[in-house]
Amino acid sequence: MTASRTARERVRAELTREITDIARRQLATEGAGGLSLRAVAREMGMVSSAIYRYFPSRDDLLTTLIIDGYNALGAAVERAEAAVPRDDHLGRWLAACRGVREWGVAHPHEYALIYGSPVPGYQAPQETIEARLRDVVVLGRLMTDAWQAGAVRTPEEEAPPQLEPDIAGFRELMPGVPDPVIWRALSAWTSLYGWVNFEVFGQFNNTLHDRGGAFEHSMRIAAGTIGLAQ
Amino acid sequence: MTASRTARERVRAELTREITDIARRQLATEGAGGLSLRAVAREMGMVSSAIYRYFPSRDDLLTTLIIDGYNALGAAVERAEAAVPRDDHLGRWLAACRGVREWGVAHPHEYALIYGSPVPGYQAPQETIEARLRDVVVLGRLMTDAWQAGAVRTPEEEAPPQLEPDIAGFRELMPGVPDPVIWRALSAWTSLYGWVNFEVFGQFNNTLHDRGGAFEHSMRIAAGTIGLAQ
DNA sequence: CGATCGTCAAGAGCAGTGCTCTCGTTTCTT
DNA sequence: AAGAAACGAGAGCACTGCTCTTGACGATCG
Repeated sequence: MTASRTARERVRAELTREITDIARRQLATEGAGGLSLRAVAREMGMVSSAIYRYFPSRDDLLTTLIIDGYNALGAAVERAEAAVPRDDHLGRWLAACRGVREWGVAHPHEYALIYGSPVPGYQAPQETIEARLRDVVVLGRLMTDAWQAGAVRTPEEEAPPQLEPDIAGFRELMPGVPDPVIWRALSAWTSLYGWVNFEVFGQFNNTLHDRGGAFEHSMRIAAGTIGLAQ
Repeated sequence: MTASRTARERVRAELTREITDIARRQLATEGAGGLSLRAVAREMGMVSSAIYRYFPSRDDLLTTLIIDGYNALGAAVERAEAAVPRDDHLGRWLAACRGVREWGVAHPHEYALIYGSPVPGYQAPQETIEARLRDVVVLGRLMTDAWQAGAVRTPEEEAPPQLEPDIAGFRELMPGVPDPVIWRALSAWTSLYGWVNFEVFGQFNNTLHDRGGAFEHSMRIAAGTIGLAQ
């Protein structure tokens, strides 16, 4: 049940991979709306109905691309953050931010697919949750390290008590970090993705020019909001 | 050239308005991808080709909806912020934020149209720039007032000098406000829209529950980042 | 008042889409 | 070797945006 079966399954895996590769290329050039199963089939020299042997629907193919996108972004953030010395917490934060931004501007359509408006009737969430957490896991580890090292200023305000159960998920990602700090990290997080959304989706066109520099400064401000000592 | 001509032009304006109304309703239920000229025509009892007498293309109809969306959001923000006493600068900031969020969650598809991923090959920017500034104009006035009233703490860091020409557009919106403060306002701005993007696009599903409360707290943190005295 | 000219709705049609079904063929399993 | 499962090809359905032509209505000018 191994060699012979894998003979067929190997070509199946090969073709599946080829489909997703072509689809990703189409996505990168045309955008999500321009992704066409027939065009993919045409480029493969297949007939359109044959694609359905590998993906039951167009949305299913899109879901695969979404998961791939989350993983690619997560990997980029992990790689960027890992290149900084562990005790340079501000540097780790800035590197992670840069990782998000640079991946986003390099792959705008894929970024739009995962952080933009949900394209159809939004589908298949369950399989994506694991992949989608990779970037925020990086933030959690970084915050945990910084807090344990005493490198985080405790904010003046208190966490609203009625919101205590709401951030349980985030608390697991940063064990030991007090709630007010978690809230500030979350706020900085939205600032990061708000910026990248603005830039990738073209809201900064004809406005900001040195976007890399402006982003850097903005993320330093966000680090200050978190209370990260420089 | 007045009465008789307007007789025809009146029914034309009437039909144009009816088309956009139906299109907006379809947009609200189906999303941008599900907006179909043929469906609009069907609902009006017209034949599909007749629509093209009023809108030269589907993208053109979408552009109209985008401009309407910017204006609706801008009006909502203006209304929310205007209801707060002029000298309560923190309250004005929070009200403006609430205006953005509440309009976004109430009209998710329209919000996605204007702040989400650009749907086709992004089109017609020039006519939208005026309408799209209405919300940020509110922020600018609020910041100007707060600064003149001495209600803004001057940040410790300096503005990066090489970015000085980059925020010229924002400087016009807040005359007299020093650059470091402008940068912090911009950072809070991205935090606001980052949050609303996350919420409207479903990134907070199964995570945050009391989103209104969490949003409020996050925007208070953002106000602290700006340096708005409470 | 009557001719004219622009505006309009309707219809047919083109090229493209996602998706389904059927029909032989190939490949693997037993 | 026989049966079962997987596969590619093709035709076809319902839908889309968009174009072109045709005929009718209504406003304008001689």
